[in-house]
Amino acid sequence: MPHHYQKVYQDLKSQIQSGEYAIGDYLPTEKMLCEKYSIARVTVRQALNELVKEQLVTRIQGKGSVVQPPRPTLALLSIKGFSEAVGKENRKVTNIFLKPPSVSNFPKPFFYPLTDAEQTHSCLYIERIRLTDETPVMLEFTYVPLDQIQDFDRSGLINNSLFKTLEEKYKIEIVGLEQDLRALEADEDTAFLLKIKHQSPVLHIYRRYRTNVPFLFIYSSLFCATDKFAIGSAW
Amino acid sequence: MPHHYQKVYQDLKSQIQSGEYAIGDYLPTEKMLCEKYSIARVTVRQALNELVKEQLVTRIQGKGSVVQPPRPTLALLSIKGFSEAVGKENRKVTNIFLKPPSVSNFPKPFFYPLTDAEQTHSCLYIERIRLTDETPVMLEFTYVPLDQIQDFDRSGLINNSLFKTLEEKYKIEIVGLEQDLRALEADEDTAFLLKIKHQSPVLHIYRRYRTNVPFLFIYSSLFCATDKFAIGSAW
DNA sequence: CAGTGGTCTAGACCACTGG
DNA sequence: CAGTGGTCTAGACCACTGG
Repeated sequence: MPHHYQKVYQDLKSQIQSGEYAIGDYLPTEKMLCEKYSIARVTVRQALNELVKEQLVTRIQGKGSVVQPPRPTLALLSIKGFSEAVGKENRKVTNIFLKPPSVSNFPKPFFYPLTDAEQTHSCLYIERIRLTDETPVMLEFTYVPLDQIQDFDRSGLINNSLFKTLEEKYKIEIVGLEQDLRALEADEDTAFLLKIKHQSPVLHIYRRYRTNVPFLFIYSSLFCATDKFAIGSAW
Repeated sequence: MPHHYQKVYQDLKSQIQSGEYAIGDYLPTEKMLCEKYSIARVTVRQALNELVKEQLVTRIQGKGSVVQPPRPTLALLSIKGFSEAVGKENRKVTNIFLKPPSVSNFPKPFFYPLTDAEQTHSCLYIERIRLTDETPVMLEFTYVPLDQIQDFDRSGLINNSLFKTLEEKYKIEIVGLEQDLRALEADEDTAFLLKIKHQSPVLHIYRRYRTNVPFLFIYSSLFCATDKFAIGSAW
């Protein structure tokens, strides 16, 4: 913890998360924090602004810094039983790869417009089924452009998670998402893999994830059986 | 423009947006900006940090401040023709109210768990159809709890937009979203209103919007005909 | 009115990047 | 090495909230 503002930030954050300051409570004033830590006010403000950025705290001029109710963690895809609706835990999900991740070119035409760099380089292609309680709920086709990622190690995904692998090995994080949604009748292959009736409704999603690397996007096409579970997303 | 940092922020922002500084360009150094505006470095940094917060700029220690590629504007619901995929303009949408907005109680059971305050107070209820090019694409049922909103003026929504009305009249802004998605077969009423075949697939979405007011949520239930258009969302 | 956070000054030392 | 942004000090005046 090399910096003063980080110390103040961490202290306040853990006090909030432990409930020492409850939702709606006022944090100590800037002046009190200056005195407690023997630091300048600018430094205290730097710590408080971090908390504001994380939406843990709102500052009100003339009054003080108020602890905010927690915002839901970012969930891009969660699987919920109908009775759970929201707020409850999501279901555990198992992944089955239909075939090992492979390196190929982007198919043409592709469902999102691609940059020249993406088109002329290869991509990592992943086909998998996600199951919950042994019920298949999602068929997922994912494309990771390799023009900006050197030496992608196909040998394994950490925890079977592409996003965790990208984060830990390459420091690539998801920072945003565009998606296009529609309801379709399941074709024969999809119905077979998802173990639902031919022509029953399936949720289809095209996704383009933005990352912290400029111009690096990750693309997915998803087919979801929503007869037993709903698909959740949040930000 | 009362504050120095706002002046610097606005100047840089418009220079970026006009293309004076292109993506990947370096902005003037903090020192240069201090001299140009005759202000302290802390003030220049405040301006630059605003740009970082908006993801227009990334700062690199030892190098400078780099202009970032624009991120897509937040779109909670957009309607896209299939050929457009993404990146193109969204379709113009018309609203038709099935009946005038009314004040009532929340139905029981409700599709999200409600707080006591919400349950014991009334809510504004809105039923509308959204059309694009005279084709109905979405049936929307929206519930706005009134326990924290005083004197809601039912007389009219600004531009027919609930969100714009909340923002301009009550300074309530949407800051987040949870949603649950599924594909269903259209029942008779829904099929009739959306002008689609009975039992054809429809996209159904439950939504809970978070606002900048703690514990004030806005709820929607949406039925979307996705045979001609896809439903987009982004953050 | 006293107390709060918001803006600002004019410096300082440091860590990092590139030549 | 000179130049960059990151952290920090010890003040100042201001706008806003509530009693």
